[in-house]
Amino acid sequence: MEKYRSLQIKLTPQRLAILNYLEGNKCHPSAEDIYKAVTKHFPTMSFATVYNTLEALKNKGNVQELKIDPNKKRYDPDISRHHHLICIKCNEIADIHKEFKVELSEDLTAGFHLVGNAIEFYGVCQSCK
Amino acid sequence: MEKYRSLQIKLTPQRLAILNYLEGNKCHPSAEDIYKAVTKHFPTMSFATVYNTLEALKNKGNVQELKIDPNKKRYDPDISRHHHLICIKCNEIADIHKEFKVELSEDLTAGFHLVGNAIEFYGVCQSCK
DNA sequence: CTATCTGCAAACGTTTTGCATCTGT
DNA sequence: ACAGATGCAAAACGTTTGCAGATAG
Repeated sequence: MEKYRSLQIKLTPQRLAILNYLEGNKCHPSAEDIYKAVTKHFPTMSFATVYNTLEALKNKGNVQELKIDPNKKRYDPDISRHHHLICIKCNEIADIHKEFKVELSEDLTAGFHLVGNAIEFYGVCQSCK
Repeated sequence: MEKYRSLQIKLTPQRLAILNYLEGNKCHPSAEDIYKAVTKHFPTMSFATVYNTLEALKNKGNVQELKIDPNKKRYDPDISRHHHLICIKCNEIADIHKEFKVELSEDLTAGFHLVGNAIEFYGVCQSCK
């Protein structure tokens, strides 16, 4: 409770349950994963609340929305800089905590103002091979 | 016509129209973009055919499905190795034809069998700044 | 007290599917 | 001839929205 004060969002019991589920979570859960997990201990939870909370956390920079799963958005509570490795069969996602030099010279940016980058590695996970 | 023989898929007029639209296309169109463009000259085109054709081309390795647009799948007929730069405001996509060294040591792959990687650069495009 | 959140259900946009008919090879 | 494609409409899926009632601060 105390530790979430800095988020400056209303801390409802539903939100605390979601925050609790996300804390230290390395599974890159989808909205449904979160919904299912939190519903167990909080039967009245609705999808609207899950998405609403994720939106608030995104805006506060506390959760990152991943676009690497073709079927649904996935969410990552680890906001430290890192990359991802995704299984091309089951879409399991693993973290890659390593820094790479991937700089673009001015002439390659097509007039864009660059703000960041992300590297996705593709592979077949242990249980899919 | 001749040049598509090697695809070894049935070349219907609808498919030729789609192939024609995709040829050399640098816009990374969505299924709807393709549908709209091809419908102009081919009024009976259906979405099922667009998706069916894209699926066939994907399987033949002739088109790449991009997952970088959060709202919809985008398709890239350029199958040469390259990366992408995406506008965080309007989702416009530009190609980055440059090679980067992004190798992973065995101990970072979490047991995955690596098969590839892709780098996404984020920025604000010229018309959005 | 009141700005904001919740929960429900309905709406939305994209993609997939079932199926009867048609067509490229 | 026939495997496989088309076109339509309906369904499926993840996500968003509207709104009445509830609640954190």
